[in-house]
Amino acid sequence: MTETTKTIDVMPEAVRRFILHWGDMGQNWGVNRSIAQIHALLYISETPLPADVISESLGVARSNVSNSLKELMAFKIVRRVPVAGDRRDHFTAETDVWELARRIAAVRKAREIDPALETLAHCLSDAEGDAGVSDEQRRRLREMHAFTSDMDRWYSQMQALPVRTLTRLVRLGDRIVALLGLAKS
Amino acid sequence: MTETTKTIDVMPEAVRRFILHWGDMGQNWGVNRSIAQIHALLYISETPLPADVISESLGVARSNVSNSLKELMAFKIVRRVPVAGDRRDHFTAETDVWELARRIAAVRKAREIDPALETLAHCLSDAEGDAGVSDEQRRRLREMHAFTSDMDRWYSQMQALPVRTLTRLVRLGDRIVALLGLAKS
DNA sequence: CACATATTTCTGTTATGACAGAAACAACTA
DNA sequence: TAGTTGTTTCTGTCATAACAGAAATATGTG
Repeated sequence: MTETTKTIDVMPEAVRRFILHWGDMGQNWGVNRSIAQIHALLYISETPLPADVISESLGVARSNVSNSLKELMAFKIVRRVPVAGDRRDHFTAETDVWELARRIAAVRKAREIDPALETLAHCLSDAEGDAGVSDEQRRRLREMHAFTSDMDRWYSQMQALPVRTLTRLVRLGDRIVALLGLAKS
Repeated sequence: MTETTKTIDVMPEAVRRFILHWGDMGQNWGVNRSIAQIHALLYISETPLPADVISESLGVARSNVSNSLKELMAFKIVRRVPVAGDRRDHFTAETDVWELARRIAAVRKAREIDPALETLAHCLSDAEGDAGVSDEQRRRLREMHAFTSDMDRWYSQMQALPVRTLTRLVRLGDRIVALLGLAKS
C-alpha cells in the first residue's frame, strides 16, 4: 500500500465526527482517546479492518494501535477475524450495544467492585477482633461491606441474564416497583 | 495546636488500614488518593473534623484538603457542619451507604451518560441527512443512541426511588425475573 | 534457508494530573 | 484598625500515563 488511503477521509462527515467525539467521550469513561477512537472506527465500519489501516485512518502510531487492540480484546468488545486472501489480522467490534454494555460492565465490576469487596472483608475481620474499634465504627465497616457485597451479587446476576431480559428490565424502569407491589410497606 | 496530635496515629490499626486501603481503591474508581482517604477518614470518624485536623491526620497539605473537601461536597457525600465553641468549619460524611452510592451514581451519570447522549443525538441528526452514510451505519448510530437514552432514563428513575425501595430491588437480584414472569416469551 | 510481512516489545519524549508550599484573601475579635 | 485565625487560589515540582518511532520477534512464503 504505497499511497495512503486514509479510511477516515473517505468517510462521510457524520461518521468522522462520531469517531472523533467518541474519542473525546472516552476521557469521561476512563479510557484514552486512542482506544476510544479505534473502537468507534471498528463499531461504525461495516467490514473488519487490519491494524495498519486503522493506524493510517486515525493517524495514530502502529504500536499504539497494537496495544489498544489488545486492550479492546481484553474487554471482549473487539475480536480478531480472518479475512480470505489477506494474511493480516483483521479486527471487528461487537455491534450489539447491550452485549457491549454487558462486557464493559463485567470489566468494571472486576476492577471496581471485586477488589473493594476483598479489601473490606479484610478490614472487617481485623476490626472484629480489635477492642480499639468502637461499636459504631464496626457497624459502619460492616455496612460498607454488606453494601459492596450486595452490589457484587447484583452485578453478577444481571450479568448472567440474557440480553433480551436485561433490555426488558431496563425498559420497565420504575414501573417495576408498581408491578412488584414494592411501593408500600 | 503546637504538638501535632495525628488522629490517624491514635486510631486502631483496623481503622488506619481502612483509610489507607480506601485511598488506594480510589484509583480504581477514578478518584485520587487524597480525596478517597479524606472521605474514608470522615466516614469512619464518629465526630465531624476540621480541615487542619484532617491535614495533620493524613499528612496531606492543607490546600489539598481544602480542594478535596470542595470536590467531596460537590459529590454531596460530605457536608459542612458547625461545631459549638469552634470557629473552624467541621466536615462530616454521609454514613448511609445506599445514599452514598446514589449520590455517586448521580455524578457519574452526569459525567458519563448525559454528555454521551447529547453527542450521539448530534451525530445522529447529522447522519440522517447525509446520503454518504450507509443504512447499516445509520442503524448502528441509532442503536447506540437508543441504548444510551434507555440508560439515561433508567438511571434517572432509579435515582428517584427511595433508598428503601432501591435496596429491595437490588436484594431481589435475578429473582425479579421470575416474579415478573419475564423469563419466557 | 533467505526474505518478506505482520506484530509486539522496548525506549525516549511529551502532556497531564497530583500535590506541596506560598501567597492572597476573607472573616472575625480585641 | 491591627492582629489572629481560617480558607482559597496560585505557582512550581514531581510522578504517571499516553504516545511515537525504533528495535526485536514472530509467522509466514518462495
